[in-house]
Amino acid sequence: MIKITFPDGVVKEFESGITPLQIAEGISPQFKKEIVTCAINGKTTELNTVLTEDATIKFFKFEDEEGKHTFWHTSAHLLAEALQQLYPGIEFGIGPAIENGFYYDVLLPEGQVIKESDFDAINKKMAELAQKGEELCKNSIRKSDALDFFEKKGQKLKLELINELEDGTISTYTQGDYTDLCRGPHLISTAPIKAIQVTSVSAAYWRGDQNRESLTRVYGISFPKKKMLEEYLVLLEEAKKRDHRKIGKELELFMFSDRVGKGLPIWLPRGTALRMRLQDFLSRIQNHYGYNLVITPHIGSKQLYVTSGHYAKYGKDSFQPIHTPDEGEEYMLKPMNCPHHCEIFAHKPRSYKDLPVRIAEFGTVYRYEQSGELHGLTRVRSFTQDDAHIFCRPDQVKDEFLRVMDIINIVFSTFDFKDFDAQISLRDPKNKAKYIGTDENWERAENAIIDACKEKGMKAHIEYGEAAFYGPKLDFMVKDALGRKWQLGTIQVDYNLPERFQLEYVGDDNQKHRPVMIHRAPFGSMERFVAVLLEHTCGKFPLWLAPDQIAILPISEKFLDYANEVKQYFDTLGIRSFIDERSEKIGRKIRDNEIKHIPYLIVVGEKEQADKTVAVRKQGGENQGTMDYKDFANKVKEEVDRMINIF
RNA sequence: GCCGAAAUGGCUCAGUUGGUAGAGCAAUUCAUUCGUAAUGAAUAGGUCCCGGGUUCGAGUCCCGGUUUCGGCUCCA
Repeated sequence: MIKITFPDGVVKEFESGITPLQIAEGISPQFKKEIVTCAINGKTTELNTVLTEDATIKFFKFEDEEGKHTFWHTSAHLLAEALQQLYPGIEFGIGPAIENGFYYDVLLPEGQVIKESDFDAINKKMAELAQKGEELCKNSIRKSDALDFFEKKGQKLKLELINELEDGTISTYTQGDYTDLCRGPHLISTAPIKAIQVTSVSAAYWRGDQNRESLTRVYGISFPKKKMLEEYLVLLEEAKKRDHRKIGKELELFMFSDRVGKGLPIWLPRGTALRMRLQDFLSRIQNHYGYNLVITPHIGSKQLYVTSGHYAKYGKDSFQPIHTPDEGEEYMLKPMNCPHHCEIFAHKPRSYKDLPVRIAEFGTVYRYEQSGELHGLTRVRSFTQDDAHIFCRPDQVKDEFLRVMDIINIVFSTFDFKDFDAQISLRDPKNKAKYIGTDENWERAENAIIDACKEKGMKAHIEYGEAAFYGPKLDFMVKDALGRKWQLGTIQVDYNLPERFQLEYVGDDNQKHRPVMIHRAPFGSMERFVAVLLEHTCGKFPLWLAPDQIAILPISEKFLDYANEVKQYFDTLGIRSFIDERSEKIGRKIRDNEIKHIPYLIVVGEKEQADKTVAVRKQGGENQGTMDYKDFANKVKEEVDRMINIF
């Protein structure tokens, strides 16, 4: 007999040799149906694992993270099995579960491609195989046998993977006539996969390396119930409605023009108003925190970027230098503001008493992004950073860093970005040549960030190799409507640029010292921030931010004068309102797309004119009743001021 | 840059095997004195992304390019 401990602490005895599936069956047949995988002693494994010793057990349903992962991983094998039958000679790379579904990277036989029009055939084959309910059999094999087996199968990519594995840790899973190198865990059969389909196909480099084979990545999703697949597809459709590109078009916030050039956003009047309001908001905070605004040119001498090291690092992959007609001068479109700000610091002697010097700029920069990278407002070739550089003494670094974190905190909580991910981006320890600066400087900078996060109780995960080439970063990632992560806020500690620019201040010892530089941008860029904000709010802005705060709808032209009287009062208070000129027209109902994004609608008619009131309706349709228009205006003003005057 | 897909009035889209370009919404005009996403009628609006080719004839078929979309790679 063995003792099995359940998650609630209950211990039960079973015959040695029992499987988790049998244990589940004992709990209830329904439960047995719902579970997809389990963890024995904290390690996820198959439901048919034979238990011969005391252990703890935990079951997972599809709804659990572990359950989904296993379910989708097995689905990837099912996809591979289908592809193997449909495309003889196909080679397999890797096929993992991902956040939503799974994919398999494959190398198709020469001359073959998978197109969207082929999806149906693949879906059919997968459904057919799933219906058979083939069992997945695990085999632990020796490395030499594994090499032999996949060699015979002509799976060169798998051989490469096996060669990197240690003998004794290698296992394969087989269902039907498909065998895959895999660590598992898996479902014990493909039967629970009731709904499965290919969602998209793309190119992917083998092992993520641009210089290696280009594979075909086939994405798919699967569920234990057909209805769940339908619901998932509906959810995707819903998410598309929140796409910032769609909302931006509807609200006329920004546009792109092929003639102006790809990736070059053009801000329309309403979008500009929104952006200026955001800048104003941040400027207020920055003013409070002791920043000074500056403006620097959009181009800079090539020499500037040679000095900063940016030229050596990115020169070839930038917009190329601009040449003057006569003197042979070379200028570059500015890809970042830091070098300009370094020059501002350097333009006069600085005393330790002057520090920290905080230089801020809403600086527009131009970066050559690969054409396939461009994406709405989130990835563009010209964008405006809410940039600032803090030059401080080494003993001030931590404090300054914490103050920047405070600003980012204020920004994120103001816009209700709760679901963000803090990422500490450090050097790739294996490839130090990619970065400038001494080991000592890097270590100091990296420790400063890690310490600051600890102090703030900020839960951050560390990514190696994601640092900027001049220093480590703390990045704040926020998801868009489709769950794609975008970096917004960023803080970077930099000991290197001050050295390259020979920046100095005079210390209390009357000696020259090198300042430390902190780069930071709470929004990241105005473009990306607006994009993410649009997707989070669905374009329904908070009152203080809304491009138009109130729409005034006279029920007929007789009440136009009264509407104007009301609007004038709003104007004197600085409330952004407009009279919908169409509503005055007989029979015209308010149905414009733009109306739905306005926080307040007010209707004026005979009764209202007589009483000097307005009928108020809030965004979303909630009626607020009728009230004196001056009272209403003052209430709105109060609400807006409360927000704006935090600083 | 790589793989796949798409491009048709201001917007959202239809357009069957190649045979004179359509709808709804928006716009303009007229009528309707009306209460919060849809009054009625009429009018105007298109180089079917661009350039070649096949054809008696191309929105539709072929070739090249541009832009956009989904991913990959990249992201100072």
